[in-house]
Amino acid sequence: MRAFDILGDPVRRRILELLATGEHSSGDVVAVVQREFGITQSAVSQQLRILRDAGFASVRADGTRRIYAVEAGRLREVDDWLDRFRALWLPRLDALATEVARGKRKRRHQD
Amino acid sequence: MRAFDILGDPVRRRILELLATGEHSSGDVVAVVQREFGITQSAVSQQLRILRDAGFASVRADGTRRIYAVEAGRLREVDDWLDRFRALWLPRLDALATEVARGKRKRRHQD
DNA sequence: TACTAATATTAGCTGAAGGTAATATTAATG
DNA sequence: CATTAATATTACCTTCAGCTAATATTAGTA
Repeated sequence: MRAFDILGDPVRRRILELLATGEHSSGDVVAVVQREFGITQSAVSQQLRILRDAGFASVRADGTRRIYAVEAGRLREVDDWLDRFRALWLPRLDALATEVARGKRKRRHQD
Repeated sequence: MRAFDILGDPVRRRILELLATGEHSSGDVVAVVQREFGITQSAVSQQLRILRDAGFASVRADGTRRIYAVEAGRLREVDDWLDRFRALWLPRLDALATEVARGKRKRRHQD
């Protein structure tokens, strides 16, 4: 669950929240984060890189712009990790029902 | 989502995984974590305190022992935060269906 | 009541995460 | 092709989270 190491930073989480609403250019992300956290373009760019390297985001070039999008994989890891706790607030649902309900395809350990 | 700040540490995550399987004494937790991470009793005790203070765990005394249990609330926050991404891997489920399926009672912002 | 067992707390140290400032890179544009 | 716009990278600095070592606390026990 290295995924949580990445999510343990408010700037990175905010970036992901933003990307959850759709693709955004680096500039867009910088603008929002800069307004809310008051950090430099450099710092935001570094966080974007971390998200890329960790597989939480992907980039595509559009001229001189970089368009970022969120990637599902690592976030599903987090979702899966939570499974072990869900019995705490879904006590009546059995495991299979929960999986079906959540539309989860049965995945092997780390796919 | 301060919850993620707490989860952004492997020792704390491991402790929660352990507590997910049921109550454990401080000593039990120390034994496991010590074996796996090679840190001192002091360090583990400090992490247990952080989990307590943050509302991820609760304690009850049993003689000289402290029995820890996981608390659902903060973990649900994480689960809720993930909602915005679930469309990425559950594209066909509409919002209501997802909620019903996951058995989630409609909660107000931060209850 | 002295001793031990279980756990928590405190003080101090250290590495690494995340920041800034400056600079490099790359593509569009006149 | 020189310039500008958008973004990334690098080097360096600083803060603080998490560690250890030592000690305090509290309950059971001989």
